Amino acid sequence: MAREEPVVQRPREAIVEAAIALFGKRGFAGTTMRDIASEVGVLPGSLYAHINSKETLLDEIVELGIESFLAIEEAIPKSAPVVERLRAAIKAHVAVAAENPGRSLVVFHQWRFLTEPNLTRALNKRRRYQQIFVRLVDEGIADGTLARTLDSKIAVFALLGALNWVPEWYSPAGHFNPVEVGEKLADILLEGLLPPRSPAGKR
Amino acid sequence: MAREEPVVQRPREAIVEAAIALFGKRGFAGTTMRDIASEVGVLPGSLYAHINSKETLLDEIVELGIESFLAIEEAIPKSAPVVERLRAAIKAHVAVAAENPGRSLVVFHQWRFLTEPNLTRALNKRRRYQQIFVRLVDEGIADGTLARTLDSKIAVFALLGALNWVPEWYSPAGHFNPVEVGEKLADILLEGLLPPRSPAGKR
DNA sequence: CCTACCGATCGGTAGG
DNA sequence: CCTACCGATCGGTAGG
Repeated sequence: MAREEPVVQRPREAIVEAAIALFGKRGFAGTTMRDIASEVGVLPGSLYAHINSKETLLDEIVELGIESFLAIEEAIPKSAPVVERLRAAIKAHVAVAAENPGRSLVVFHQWRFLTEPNLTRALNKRRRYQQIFVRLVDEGIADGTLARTLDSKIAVFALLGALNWVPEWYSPAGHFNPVEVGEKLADILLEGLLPPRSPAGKR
Repeated sequence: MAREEPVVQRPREAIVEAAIALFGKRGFAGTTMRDIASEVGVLPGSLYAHINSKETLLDEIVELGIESFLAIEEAIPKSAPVVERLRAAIKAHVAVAAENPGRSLVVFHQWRFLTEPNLTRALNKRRRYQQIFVRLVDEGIADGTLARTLDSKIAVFALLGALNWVPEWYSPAGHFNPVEVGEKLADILLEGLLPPRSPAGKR
């Protein structure tokens, strides 16, 4: 009985959600605290009862956002073949990106507006994330389950480029759900656009 | 004798070059006219002797930038097989993106800050550009030279994602020149990361 | 969470 | 291209 009615959203969450959407659409520098306030439905000064500054708001979004991508490691089966692990990583990445396209756009592009020491911290997490894919590709090249002719850096850039583009076009209202998109992207990246070259091979 | 000494750069060009670099690095909203002026070495008000407004500056950069991508059509051999045309398109795109990474970043991300009617005009050109790739992929699926199982929209998004990511990482000081990067990306996108599956096939 | 406000900075201009 | 400036808007704060 002492419990309150459950509110739809706590004010701080509403601010963060509005900031994610606006930073994603208009960028950090293109969004004003007044934009955020009017989206939330309060006056600009009132925001500062819940947050410290515009940049700490960005930092929180970017940092937690990258961490939600780093969490894909848990979706990678530990002792499966490289190709299977890579496929799982791609699908998990697409799931995160498609589940929250706005936040992903902020993670991929707005980190530039962080200042030190937040910038370095974010860049380090970003590097750790890339390393997940670099290690997988290197391992696959070494054991022959990926093409020997690959340059692993360029391969990872191609891979992450295709994956990081997802929030620019994915719509939950579209033909495919995130799982289907992940599978199709994994197929394209692993097998390429060309048809199967194996003689009468099943696929 | 009436000819002037050739100046290093005409003032308007210097302004546009500075704007490209700054819009690319810090975004349109994150760049001030004062930033551009100090990069060029004049006082802020002096810029307006050469340009009309911040937005017309952006519009010129975006519009001419997209047109330099549309010009890749001339690099596509008219009656070659689809796969060969697609490979030529990829290589030409990478050449444009790597030759001018700053401008490409503006083209890919800063068009959002255009207002009407510039925005619609830019979006139309962008759509025309995507259509080049959509038509190639559709044709390849239809004639069986690309995988029958492809969804052409997702395939093009994957393709353009990998290509549009190039200006984020390409450095002229790196291991590869633009031509090599184009070839490697074309290989990865067409043939995938997996090794060739044809039995003892030459490659 | 609002009222009322601050100093700094913004894009842009008039006149030379 | 500079001097000198404008009104608007910015992120943020004091005090309630």
